Amino acid sequence: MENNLSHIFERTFSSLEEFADFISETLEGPVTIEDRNHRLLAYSTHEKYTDEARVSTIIGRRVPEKVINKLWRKGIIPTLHEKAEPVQIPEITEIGLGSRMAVSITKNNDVLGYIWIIEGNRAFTEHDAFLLKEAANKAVTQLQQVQSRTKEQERSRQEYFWRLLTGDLQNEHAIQEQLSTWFPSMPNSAAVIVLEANEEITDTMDKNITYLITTSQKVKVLFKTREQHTIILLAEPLQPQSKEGIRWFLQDFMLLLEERFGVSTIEVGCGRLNSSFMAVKDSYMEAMEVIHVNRRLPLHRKSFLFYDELGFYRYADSLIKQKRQENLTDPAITTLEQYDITHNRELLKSLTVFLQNDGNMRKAANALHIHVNTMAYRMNRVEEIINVDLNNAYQKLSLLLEISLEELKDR
Amino acid sequence: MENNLSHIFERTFSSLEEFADFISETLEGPVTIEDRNHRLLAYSTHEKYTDEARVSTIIGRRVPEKVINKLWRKGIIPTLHEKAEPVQIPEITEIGLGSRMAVSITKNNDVLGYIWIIEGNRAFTEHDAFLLKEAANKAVTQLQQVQSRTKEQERSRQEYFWRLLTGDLQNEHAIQEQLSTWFPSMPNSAAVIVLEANEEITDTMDKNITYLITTSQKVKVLFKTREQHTIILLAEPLQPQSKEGIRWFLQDFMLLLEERFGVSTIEVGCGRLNSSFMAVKDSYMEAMEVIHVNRRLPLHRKSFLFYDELGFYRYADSLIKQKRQENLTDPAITTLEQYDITHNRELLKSLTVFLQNDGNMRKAANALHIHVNTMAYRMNRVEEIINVDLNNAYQKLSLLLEISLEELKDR
DNA sequence: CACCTATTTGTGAAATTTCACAAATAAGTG
DNA sequence: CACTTATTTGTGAAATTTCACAAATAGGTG
Repeated sequence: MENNLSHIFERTFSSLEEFADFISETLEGPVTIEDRNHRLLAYSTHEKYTDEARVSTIIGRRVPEKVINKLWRKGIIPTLHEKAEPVQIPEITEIGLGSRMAVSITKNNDVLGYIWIIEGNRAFTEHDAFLLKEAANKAVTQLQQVQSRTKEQERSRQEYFWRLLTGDLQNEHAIQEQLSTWFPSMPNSAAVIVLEANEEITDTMDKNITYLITTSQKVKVLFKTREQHTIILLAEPLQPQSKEGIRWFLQDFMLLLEERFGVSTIEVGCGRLNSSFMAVKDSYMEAMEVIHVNRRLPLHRKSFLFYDELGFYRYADSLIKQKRQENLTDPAITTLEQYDITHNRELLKSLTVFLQNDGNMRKAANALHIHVNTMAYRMNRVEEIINVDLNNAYQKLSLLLEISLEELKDR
Repeated sequence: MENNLSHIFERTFSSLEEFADFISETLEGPVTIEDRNHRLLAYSTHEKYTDEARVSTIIGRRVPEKVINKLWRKGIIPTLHEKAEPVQIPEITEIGLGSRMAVSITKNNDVLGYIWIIEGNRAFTEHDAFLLKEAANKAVTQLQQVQSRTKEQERSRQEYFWRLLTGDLQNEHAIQEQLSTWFPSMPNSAAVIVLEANEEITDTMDKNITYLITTSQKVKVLFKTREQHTIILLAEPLQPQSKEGIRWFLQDFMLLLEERFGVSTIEVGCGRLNSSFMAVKDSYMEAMEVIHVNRRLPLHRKSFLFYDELGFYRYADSLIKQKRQENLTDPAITTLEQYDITHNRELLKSLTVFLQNDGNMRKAANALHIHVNTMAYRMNRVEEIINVDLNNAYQKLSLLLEISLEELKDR
C-alpha cells in the first residue's frame, strides 16, 4: 500500500494551486506553498481549519516577519534547512500559529521553498509525514518552473537597476513610466543601500542575504543586484521620507545576518532618500562613500549608516589627501604628542576625549576615570602648551578635526 | 660773506665721518647723519653737548623706534619730508631728545637721508640753518655713493633670498655658511612674511613700507624682496621661537602704514617660524595661504596673521573644491535656510551665532540681543527641524564647518 | 634621603546654566 | 475678529559647573 500511495503525486498539475489543493485533500489540512523567501506561491482552498498566521500570510502574500523570526528562534527553520524531512511544529499561540507540519522543498541541498500543512481534526501520522515528503519531492519541478520565470523578470529588472545606478537614464518621466509597470503603487522615495563583504559573495551568502531582505518587512526593496563583493539595493521606506525604517531594517539585518548565518564581516552604507529616480546614481555614490569612510574609521568608533550622518567625514578623503601632500601634521598635535612622550603624560588623549565629549569636563573625566579637577588641570596645561583657547569654537573645531583626521590617516 | 660761506662745503671729504665732523665744527654742535630709514651712517666726534636720544642712536646704529614714533606724531618727520629745509626741533624730554635742528637730504623729491645737529651752548641762527641746508645739498653725492654700494649688496642678497624662497638651495650647511657672512649672529629662527597689495606696488609705496620695516625694531628683517603686488620678508623675532614679536610688528605695521601713508588695502600673512632655512620655502607658501584665506574670509571676520592660526581654514580650498564638484550643500543647512524663508525666521543665523560662541547660550543670546530663553527655544527648534543633537561634538563640528564653508564659497 | 615641582584628588562656596512654568506677544487662519 | 499656535520674555528654583584652596601623591634631582 505504501508503495502504491507513494505514486499518488505522479500526475500532472496544471497549476501550483491545484497541487496545493491536492495535497490538502490527501492529508486533510490546509496547505500553503512558499518560495525560499517565504513569499506565498500557492494555497489550498476549502479549508475548514485555519489559523491567524495562515490568514496573514495569505493576505500579505508573504509570511509575517514576526512569524519568521519566531520560527527561527525556535530552531524550526534551521531544522527545515538541515534536513529535507517533514517537521512537526507544535502550536505557538503568541504568533497565532496552530499545530502544523512543514517540509522544505530541496534540490541538491538548495532550499527552493516550503510546504506547510495545518493539522485538522486528526493528528498527523508517520504516513502523513511520508506523503508530505513525497509532495515536496514532486514540488521541486513545479518550483523550478516558477523560479525560472521570475529569474528572467529579475534579469531585466537588474539591468534596469544598473542603468539607474550608472545614471544612464536621463528622462524622469520615462523612468516613472517604466517603474509603474513593476510597482503598481509608485514609490514615494527611495535610497540606495550597499552591502559590501570582505570576501566574494557566494551564492549561498547571496541567498541568505536575499532571504533576510525579503523576509524583512521594514522596507520595500524595489531593486536588488549583486557584484563580486557587494550587493546593491534600492529601498523604499514604509513611512515616506523617513530614514528610520531603513535604520531599523539595516540594524536588524546586520544582527540577523550574524545570528542566523554567522556572517559578520559585512559593511553597509545608505545614500540619501530621494523622490527623483534620477538621483539614484547619487544615492549610490553616497552609499559607497559611507562604506568608504567606515572602512577607514578607527575600530572603536561606531560605523555610520547614512550619508546624511557622515558630517565632516564626508570630506575625509580630500582632507587626508591634502595632509599627505603637504606632509603636514598639525603643529599643535605634534607639540602635544612630543610633550606626552618626553614627559610621559597623556595630554593628547585627554584633549581628544575632552573634545569628543563636547568640552564637558565631567563627562570627559568620567570617560577617562579621572577626577574632574584633574581634567580641568590637564586642559589648562594643554592651553598653555599649545597656546590654544579651549573656549574658542573655531579652535576646538580645528583641533577635533585634526585629531579625527589623524585617526583616519593611517588606515 | 654769505656767498663766501656758501662754498665752504665745496671740498672733498674722504669719508662721511669726516663730513660729519666738518659740519659739527662749523655749526658747533654734535652731528649725526642717517639714511632714509634712520639707520646711522655717520656721526661727529668730540661732542661736548649730547643727549640720550643721540647716544642710543649711536649705540644701536639706528634711531630708537620710540624716538621715530614721537617725531612722527609731533609732525616733525612729515615736515622734513615735505620741504627740504632745515627744521628747528624743541626739546622733547620724554624721549631724551635735546633741542636740535634737522634737515632732509633730498634729491628729486626723494629723501635719501637726514642730518641732525644738536644745539650746543648757543641758539642756532638763520645762518646756521642756511649752512645746514648747504650741507644737506653736499651730502646728496655722499649718500648716493653709499647707497649704490648697499644696493649692489642688496641685489645679491635678494637673489639669494629668492633661491631660499623657491627651495633652490638644498644644503643646510652651505646655507648656514653663506648666511653667517651676512649675519654675524646666526639667526635662531625665522618666518616668511608676505605683504600683498591690491594694486601694483609703486616705488614710493615700497619706500614707505621699507621705512616702516626698518624703523620697527620689533623684528629683525633678514631679507626683503618685492614683486609686482607683494613684498616678501624673512623675519627673525627678537625673542627666539616666539611669534608674538612678529604679531606686534605686523599689527603696528598695518596701523602705521594707514596712519602715516594712508595705505590700507594691504593684506599680510606669516608662515611658520622655523630654525631650518630649508623650510623658508614652506614658510613662504604658508604665508601665501594665509593671505589667500583672508581674501576669501567674509568681511566681518577678523583676518588671520599666522598660518598656525588658520586652523581648519587651511583646508578651505580642498573642501570648497569638493563641495563645488559634488554640487553639494549640506542638507541640514539647506533645510534650515528653506525653513527660514518659508516661515520668515532666523534659525540659521541663530544657529551660526550659537556655534560660533562655542555653544554658549548666554553669549550667543547677547550677541543677537535676544533673551537667553529665546535662544534656547530656537536651538530646540533647530534640533527638531534638522534632527541634530547640539550636544554632540561631531555634529556641531560638522555644522560649524559647513556654515563656515558656505561663508567662503561665494567669495 | 631630602627637597622641589608637577600632578592628582578632595572639599565646598560662588557663579552659571538649565529647566519648568507662566505671561506676553506675534502671526496665521477661518 | 475670535481663535489657535508659535514665539519671546520673565522668574525663580534646582542642577551643574567653575573656581580657589588644600592636602595627598608622584617623579625627578642633587
